[in-house]
Amino acid sequence: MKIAPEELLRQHNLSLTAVRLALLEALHANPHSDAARIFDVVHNKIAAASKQAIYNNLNTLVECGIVREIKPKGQASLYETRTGDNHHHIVCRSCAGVFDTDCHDCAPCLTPKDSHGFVIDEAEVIFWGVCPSCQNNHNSKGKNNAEC
Amino acid sequence: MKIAPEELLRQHNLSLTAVRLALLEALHANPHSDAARIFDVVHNKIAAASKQAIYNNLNTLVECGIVREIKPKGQASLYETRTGDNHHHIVCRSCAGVFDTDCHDCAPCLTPKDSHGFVIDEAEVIFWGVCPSCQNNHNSKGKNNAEC
DNA sequence: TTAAAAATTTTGAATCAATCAAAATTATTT
DNA sequence: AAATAATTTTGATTGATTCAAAATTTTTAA
Repeated sequence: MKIAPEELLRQHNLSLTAVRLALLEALHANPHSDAARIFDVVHNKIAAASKQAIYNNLNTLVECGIVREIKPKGQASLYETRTGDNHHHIVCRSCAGVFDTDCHDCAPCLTPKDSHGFVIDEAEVIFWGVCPSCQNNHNSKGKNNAEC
Repeated sequence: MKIAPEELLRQHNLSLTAVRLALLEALHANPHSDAARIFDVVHNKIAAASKQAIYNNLNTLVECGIVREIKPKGQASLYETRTGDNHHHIVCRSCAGVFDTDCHDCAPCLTPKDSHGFVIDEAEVIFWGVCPSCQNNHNSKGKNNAEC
């Protein structure tokens, strides 16, 4: 987020409310958080803050493009303030940790083999794998292969 | 799905139950369905079928790799029987329709700019855009730009 | 500066998607 | 055919999210 949150909100004709500003600050400090985590952080700062306001604001801010939503399998929706650069994500299959990785190109950075007549505007990429921490845990504890 | 469902289940040491077979058939006929839709189709065939069994089976079949789960934003989890070929998806921002598109390569077909020490095994790609139907609807009804 | 209007928050309820767990039933193995 | 294991059914519950009315806050206009 390169400009002040207040200015960003003004540019989108959104009121500068305490909850909204606290949410943006919380999300800037804790990227890839879900609504419950954001609520916890905001609630520590504003005791009267409600979960409903968090959901309302997340929906509004995503709609405006101020906040980005991602939805990895196995997790609730996650949010981040890093927007506009078409970056991608890496998610650990073991600990569910989420990390950013820059994109090579502008959106859409890829084209489908068959676009089915779609006008494509974005290629959302999630890389799945195992993070260094979980690789170390896995090796030191021996393999726990799920039989299937 | 190139081999018979019965054989596939046997290969994975799974019982051949009526609900399970009906689910696979329903999903083969209706790819990219959510659990509710799958339940509707199965329920038409087996009146006593329960939603719990649908969820249990989906979880089991996804874990075995017989069924694939995708989770586009704004929708519940969707499922499909087309597995093992690392294909990608195109989702319409307007009608939420989901379509397959072949992958250029084997998994992982892409590499992140910075892998953060991860061992990457898959690049999940969702192309977002507007489908031909919704493009036509949009144009004939005039633009409804959301101010934001 | 004050009042009005609009936006947002709070509050409590509800819905949706999915899970939990015990009992019953079905499929497989012996 | 009986025993065992897997699965389904049933009803309850949880987590994630939405709904809606009333209250409060922010912005705008006078």
